[in-house]
Amino acid sequence: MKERYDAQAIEVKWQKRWAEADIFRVTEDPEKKKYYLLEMFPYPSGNLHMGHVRNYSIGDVVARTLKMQGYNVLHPMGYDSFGLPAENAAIKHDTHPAVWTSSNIDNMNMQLKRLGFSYDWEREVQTYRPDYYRWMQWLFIEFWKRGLAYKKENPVNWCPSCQTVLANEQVVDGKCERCGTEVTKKNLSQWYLKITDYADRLLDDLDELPGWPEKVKTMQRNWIGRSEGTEVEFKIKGSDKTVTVFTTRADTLFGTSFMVLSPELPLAEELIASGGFEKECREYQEQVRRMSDIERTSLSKEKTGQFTGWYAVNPLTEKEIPIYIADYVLLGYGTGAVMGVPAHDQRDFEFATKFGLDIIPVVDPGRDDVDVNDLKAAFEAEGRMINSGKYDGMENEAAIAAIREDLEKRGIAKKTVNYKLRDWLISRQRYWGCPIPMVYCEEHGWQPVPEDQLPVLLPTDVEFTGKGESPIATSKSFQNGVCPICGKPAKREVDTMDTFLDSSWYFLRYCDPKNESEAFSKEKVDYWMNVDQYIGGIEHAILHLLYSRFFTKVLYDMGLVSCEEPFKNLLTQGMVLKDGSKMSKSLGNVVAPDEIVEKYGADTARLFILFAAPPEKELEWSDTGVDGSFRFLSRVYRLVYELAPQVASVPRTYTLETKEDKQLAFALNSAIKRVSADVTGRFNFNTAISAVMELVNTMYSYKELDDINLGLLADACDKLVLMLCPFVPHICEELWEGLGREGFASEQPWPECDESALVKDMVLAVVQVNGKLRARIDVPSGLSKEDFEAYVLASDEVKALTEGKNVVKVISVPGKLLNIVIK
RNA sequence: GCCGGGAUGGCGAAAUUGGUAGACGCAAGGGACUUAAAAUCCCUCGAUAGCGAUAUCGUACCGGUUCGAGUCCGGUUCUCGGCACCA
Repeated sequence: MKERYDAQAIEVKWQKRWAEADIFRVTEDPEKKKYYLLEMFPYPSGNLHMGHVRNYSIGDVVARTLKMQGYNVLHPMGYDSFGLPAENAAIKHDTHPAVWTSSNIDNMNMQLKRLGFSYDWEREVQTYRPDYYRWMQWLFIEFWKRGLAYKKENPVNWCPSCQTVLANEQVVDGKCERCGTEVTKKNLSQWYLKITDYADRLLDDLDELPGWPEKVKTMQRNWIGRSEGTEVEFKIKGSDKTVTVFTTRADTLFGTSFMVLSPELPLAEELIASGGFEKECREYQEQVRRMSDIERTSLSKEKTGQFTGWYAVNPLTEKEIPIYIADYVLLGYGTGAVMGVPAHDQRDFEFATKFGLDIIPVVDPGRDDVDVNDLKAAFEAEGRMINSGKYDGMENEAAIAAIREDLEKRGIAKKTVNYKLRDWLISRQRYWGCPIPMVYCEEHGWQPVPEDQLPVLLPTDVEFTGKGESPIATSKSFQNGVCPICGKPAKREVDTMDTFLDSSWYFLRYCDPKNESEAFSKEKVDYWMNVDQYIGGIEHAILHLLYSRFFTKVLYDMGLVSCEEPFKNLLTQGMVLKDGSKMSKSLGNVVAPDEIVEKYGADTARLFILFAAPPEKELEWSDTGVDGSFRFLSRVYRLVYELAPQVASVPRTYTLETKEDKQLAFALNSAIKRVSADVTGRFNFNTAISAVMELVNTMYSYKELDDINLGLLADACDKLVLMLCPFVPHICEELWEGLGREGFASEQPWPECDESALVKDMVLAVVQVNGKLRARIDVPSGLSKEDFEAYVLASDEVKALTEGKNVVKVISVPGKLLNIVIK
């Protein structure tokens, strides 16, 4: 052991020894309790950033602690390595995406190893490798066989900058999630996965996830957007056609004074052509088409619309109501047609006000502050029915069912459920992704590539223009496929899959990463799944986490896995900030992990990041805070360095003699207790570390005493090192060796708390008068309530407080507190 | 607008079940050691008054429950995040 704490030398030394001894390798072991700890795998951008370091440091502490506690811990790492940046880099540097990706992975692997994370590297998964995407393609075909994958022409989100389509989830505020360019619409034939079939289960099973943050569950609920309502069929006057609307407020049917269709609705086309307002309607449609989604959905925009010339008939009142087209009705939701009830829907109110349509109140608020006959805005809350024939006087909520049932009897209504969730568009017009393993035969339509011909490899003879169609289309041979049914030439799909598919099942491949005959063995997956703890950024709250849940449910239905939910517990870590904002190149406030490792060592970087804030919160990077963490580690190093020669060969048996002995034993065991609870229970690493800091402070004072108990001190040193090992493993290995102990600290059993050392002879109790702190006195521990009160009240200090006063009441918590109520 | 978090010293934060508010650390100030500096060690560190023991106030704001509230309840303000013309 050197005198000075040389982090770099120590870290390189122990990383080498861990690798040589291969101590983080795991296999299925039915004898041991398993624990699957997963951190979100990174995109191989080339360099780790502090967010990664935080994510993986949190995971590593938990993984290492549980390993020491005897769990069989699966703690894997890999790379989500398909995606656009590789393709852009390929265009820019005139290289192949695989070359760029592979060298980035090499570099990041080095960085991860340099940080000392306890991964089983034998299980590394890289999604761009054929041995992975082969099974991605196999899974896609399984989805297709079950009718969960289909190709359809639709207006889709198109990013003009990335030159590809985007899933709804990838459009944020009308802009491309990746590059921020405003998204436009394009009519394209694309592949979809039928996630909407799983909407109910994805929603309902959120209740089975108590270990997920409420925030994430709420976001998913909102995204799925389930709403129950009624579909009602309206006759069109002078036509044999009908319009069906969707409403959650069937109770307001009597108040319907107009109807609105989405301008893109096919039925609207037919009506426009023969309604006598064709010119006006065409102009309006054109006006709407020119608007971007952002403009169109802006709430501040005044309502617009155009009368079609047709009238619908209200099935309850037989009243004729005008039919409009207006852009506030969306094509993709419900039936694309809405009944206008201005009195009880704000949007309809605005529309009716603009076009001078009737506002008929049908729900009476029963409140003085709302005059239903002179509404300033729609009244959307509950009340009693009025102006509604035989339903008058009913609670409006009861009227919803009553009206629906009556209309059902007439065969013109039914109960329905609508979702905001849309099917998942997975085609991407890009090269660097998993090829969609389908061929198109003129006679047999879309057919999957036979299983024995998988993987469909990415062609290498392509041009990266970054424009328009998938670069794969430039390959001379790729498109030449064969129909598996008739054997005639068939055209191969040139689009690739959204990379979110790759990451929707990687956690299953980790369980069996080298399997060449299946995507994963059920036996192995059943042993490890589900993931006991998943850790990653909140930015994946919807996309990745929803898709992975969907995949797991489909695989469950296929009988490939036994769990319906992939991630039992979820921890979403906060961002790493510098000077109050997210680290970014444009702001110039990036702190590179490499620099910190070089200057202070990996242990300091890990310690600081875990100590500075609880994991869910944002973490403000502080250079002086990093100094402080380094200082603490130096202090620990010095403590053990100084004590090692004295304690190395001392037996770890002792009895507690002096008051100081007891204090040290108390500090030691309470630290063990707190660290154990904070690390694997609450995930509050900051308080765990502060508990260890207190222990170190106590040990420093103790060692200066004249009369020290070497056995106790030796034991404290051992346990201090073991407790700290999951946080800062390198320095702890060095200290463990310095203390003359055998084996790796990382492989020792977790220290256990000796509860008897936590029992004190005397404890400090506080005395309050009318709730205000007045005195602190030492009392023997373990007194009964009566004895405690008697002891405290008999003390001189307390007597002085009550002297000449009228004591009304005494409340006590034995050993802790006594409150005297005085009048 | 709807939903979900937050608000505690100069700063990051503790307070786990309603029971000593500010643990632990950073910064700052003072001191020891040193020719000097670094490193290290010791002390002070919410506000006000006081030499001091101590007293009063203090967890965004107003009110309530309670012997006792940072914690529970009602209301308000500010703030962060998500969703949003979804009928």
